[in-house]
Amino acid sequence: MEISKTYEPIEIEKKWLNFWEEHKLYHSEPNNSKPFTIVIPPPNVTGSLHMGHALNNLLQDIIIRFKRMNGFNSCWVPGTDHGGIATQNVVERILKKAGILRENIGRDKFLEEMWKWRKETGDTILYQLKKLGCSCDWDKTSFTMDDRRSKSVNYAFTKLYEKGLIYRGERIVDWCPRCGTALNESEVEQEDEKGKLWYIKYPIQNESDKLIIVATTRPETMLGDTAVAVNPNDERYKKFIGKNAVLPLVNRIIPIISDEMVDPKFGTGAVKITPAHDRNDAETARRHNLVLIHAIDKEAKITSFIINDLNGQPIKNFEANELIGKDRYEARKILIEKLKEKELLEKEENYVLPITRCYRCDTATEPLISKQWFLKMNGMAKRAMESAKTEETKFFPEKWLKPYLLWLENLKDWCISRQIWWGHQIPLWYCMNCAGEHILGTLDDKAVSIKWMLETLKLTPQQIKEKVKDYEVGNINIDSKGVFASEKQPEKCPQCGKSDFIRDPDVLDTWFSSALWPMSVFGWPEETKELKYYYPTDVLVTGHEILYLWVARMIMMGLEFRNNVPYHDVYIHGIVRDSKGKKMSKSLGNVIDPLGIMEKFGTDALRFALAYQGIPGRDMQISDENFLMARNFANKLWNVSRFVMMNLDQNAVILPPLASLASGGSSAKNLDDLELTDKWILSELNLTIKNVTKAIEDYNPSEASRLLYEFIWSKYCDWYVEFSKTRLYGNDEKTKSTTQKVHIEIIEKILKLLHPIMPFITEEIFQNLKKQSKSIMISDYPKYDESETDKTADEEIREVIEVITAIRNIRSEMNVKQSDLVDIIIKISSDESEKIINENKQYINSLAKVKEIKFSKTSEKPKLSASAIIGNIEIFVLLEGKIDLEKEKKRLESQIHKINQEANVCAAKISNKNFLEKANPEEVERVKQKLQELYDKKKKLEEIVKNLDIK
RNA sequence: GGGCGGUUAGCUCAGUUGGUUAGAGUACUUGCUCGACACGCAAGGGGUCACAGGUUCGAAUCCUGUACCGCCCACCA
Repeated sequence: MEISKTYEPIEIEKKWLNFWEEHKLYHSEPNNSKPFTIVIPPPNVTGSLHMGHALNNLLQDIIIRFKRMNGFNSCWVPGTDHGGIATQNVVERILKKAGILRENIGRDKFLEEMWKWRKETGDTILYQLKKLGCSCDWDKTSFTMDDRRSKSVNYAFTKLYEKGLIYRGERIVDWCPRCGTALNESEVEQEDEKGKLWYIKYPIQNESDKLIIVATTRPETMLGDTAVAVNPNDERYKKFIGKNAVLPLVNRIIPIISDEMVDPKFGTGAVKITPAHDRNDAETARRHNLVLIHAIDKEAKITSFIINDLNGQPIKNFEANELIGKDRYEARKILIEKLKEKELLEKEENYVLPITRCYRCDTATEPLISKQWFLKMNGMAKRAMESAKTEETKFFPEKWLKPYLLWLENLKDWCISRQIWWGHQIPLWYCMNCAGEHILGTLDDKAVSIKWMLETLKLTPQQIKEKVKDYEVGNINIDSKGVFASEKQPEKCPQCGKSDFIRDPDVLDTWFSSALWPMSVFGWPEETKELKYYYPTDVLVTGHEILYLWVARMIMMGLEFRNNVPYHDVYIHGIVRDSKGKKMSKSLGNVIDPLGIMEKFGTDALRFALAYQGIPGRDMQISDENFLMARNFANKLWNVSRFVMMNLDQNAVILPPLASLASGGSSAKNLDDLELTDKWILSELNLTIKNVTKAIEDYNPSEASRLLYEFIWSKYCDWYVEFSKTRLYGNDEKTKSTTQKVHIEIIEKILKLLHPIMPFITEEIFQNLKKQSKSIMISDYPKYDESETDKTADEEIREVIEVITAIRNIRSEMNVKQSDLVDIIIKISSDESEKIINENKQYINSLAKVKEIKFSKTSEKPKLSASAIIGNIEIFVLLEGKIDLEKEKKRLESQIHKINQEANVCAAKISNKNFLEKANPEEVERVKQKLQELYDKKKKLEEIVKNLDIK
């Protein structure tokens, strides 16, 4: 045999990757069999695959391969996601290093760069998925921004717009000053940080001796204050309600109002109200019809708007001039100094406050009022909740249902517009004629409209389009007049018939297209045959971090557009963490690169390690130890199959049994000369089939992996293979042939069971064994057969194994050389046991290095021997000249000690009246029997020890 | 502030409806190159199952509380 002693994965993986692809074994077409469909959570084209992706895709591949082998028309649709802000940031950063700024090259040029990037990284990611062994149908590869998917997006947007579900609103949004865009609540991260609470004195108008003190964590926002609020029941401040305060440094006159929202116990019980920069304050302002003043702009700098009073008129005694144009934090410092100078700062305290940061660039966000497009969520959320409650969608593990429902219940309208360039540009058009009067935004600090640009600036419609597109003109601020959604570039304005349009420059939230993904990959909204056949899909496999961002929205869109959920099962797995429990991230520098692992340990080892750690409902920590264990396991499998192949007579034995086994049915069980070890291992295999199948169906890859590891290593390799050697190396051709057949059956079924988890090594061994071109990938998964379970064999083999282990133990304890054979005498009180031991003598001889076994009926104890007791079997290992009697005595006494401890526990139970009365009878019987056994064993051991003393 | 999860051998983790002596890998000790495998074989040592109560004949497992760790959600300035 020229097969290497260790498994060398690299070449083998390459070979089968090509083979599978050449034969299009991944490909699926609608046909008459039952489909099983998974749509990939498309990885962002931000970079290369990380361990989280590896896990996510591995789990999908396990299911897909498993189902394929179980006769389903398995289809796994791959693809990538454009990734919105995340991807744009990456490219911006790279361009910046080359000295290129997005603003300078303009939208079109920048997008060209983006597409170049996406081509490269998209290809890399797909290549990496292939390397991982993912059996996706690559012919169906999609991208969220390709033509087909863009059509779906435009269609969906237009339909939702026409239904009146999309509206433009003015809301406080978290604005990232670095990325220059609004962020969704799910795109920000909150963290508690050490800060300060400043107590600032606001003088009361016309009562210069009186003050109202407010506490704030963000003093710079006071520049935009338009009120001070107190609780209506707060006795301290009742006298001030209705009066005015003078905003320090700005000298704006602002009203003192009362509102239930104010907590009298916090701070001073008086709150400054900054409606343009705080969610709460915006609400309060709405209730009290307060004016809002922008104090901070989109770059987080202090604006000039603060010079206006509540009526929009310039303030006369304005003292804060130098703050205008300063960064928010710098302004804060100056402000505090100035307040100190004027003795308007009462005090400052240390305080821990929540800071909201952009999840991509980590910049502290600025709450800003801005115009955004929103999708109404109320109705859609209700339907999604219904579908979850009626189990149209089931969550695995179930614990995710509750948070999911809770999230839907509190769902606010979805802000779907983003002020970036990379994404689906919103398919809304503004007629330059009809919408001409409306304010488009600001240009050089002036409010501008289309009409103004046409007439005053004398710009051409084309120039205006460019200015809007590149965001030279700020937020579009048009109301419904002259606005319409259209899937394609409109030809004529339905209102005036003219054909000069500006397209809304915003793009859609990246999750908008993701939400349509399970439908769009099959060509929706067209009723394609794929859509009819594969949709709804079967299961969505994803990490819990995007349960809300993505899963919930897909379900809502599915219900909205097709009246059904896009999948019936949602399988939520854990997040991969490093060995310290931290989430892997590039910035922390704790990422383990799956490609590196694949090279070092092999792809199958990576897969097995991840599957092994993939415990439902838990995040997982992963380290080199896991990969090492998996690599060793792969090697074990490799070698045991080498062993089997080395022991086959190539032409005589291998082909006939394999031909019959190929159908998937068992033939070994029908052989007429099966003996105990065969029956036992076949029964164990059968049980493993049952449990592994159940584990995979229950989305428990960890359980499946553990079961296979245990069976293959601890049962098959450690015991059956060793048992079988005496027969394979013997001269009896019949028994030899039987053993070979059993081995072939076991190994073939092991390979199939393991294939979904370890596709490469199993294919390699399978093909070596079979020498046929048919792939294991499309072979039949082993089926559990109840008739093959053999409990008797299991009990009987245990006796043999225990005897062997006991003798080995004695040999080891007594330092008997490996090469020395020993004689043993066995005393058995039961004929049945004697028969079993007698029939399996050869195994005891070979595995425990025994020269001769004698059976004895006398009560006499052989001198100079070490002993062990297994149930009703007494074993005496004859060790003349090798035994240390003192040591033997100690060994036996420590055994007696252990038995005593255990017996005490049992005896206590038996003497407990309550136990006898209340425990179930089977348990009582078990304990009684157990106690009897312990006493018997103890008695025998004590006798032996006594004999030792006599010597 | 609310919700969820975790705490089991030195380390990383399993442990199904409460019921054998709480398991595995790794690390450790000892002995093995004997015809699959030293990425191996054999034998061993190692745990008050975070803590405190409770339910029960019986608790790692169920309940309550506490501590620490982690995650998610929330408008307390």
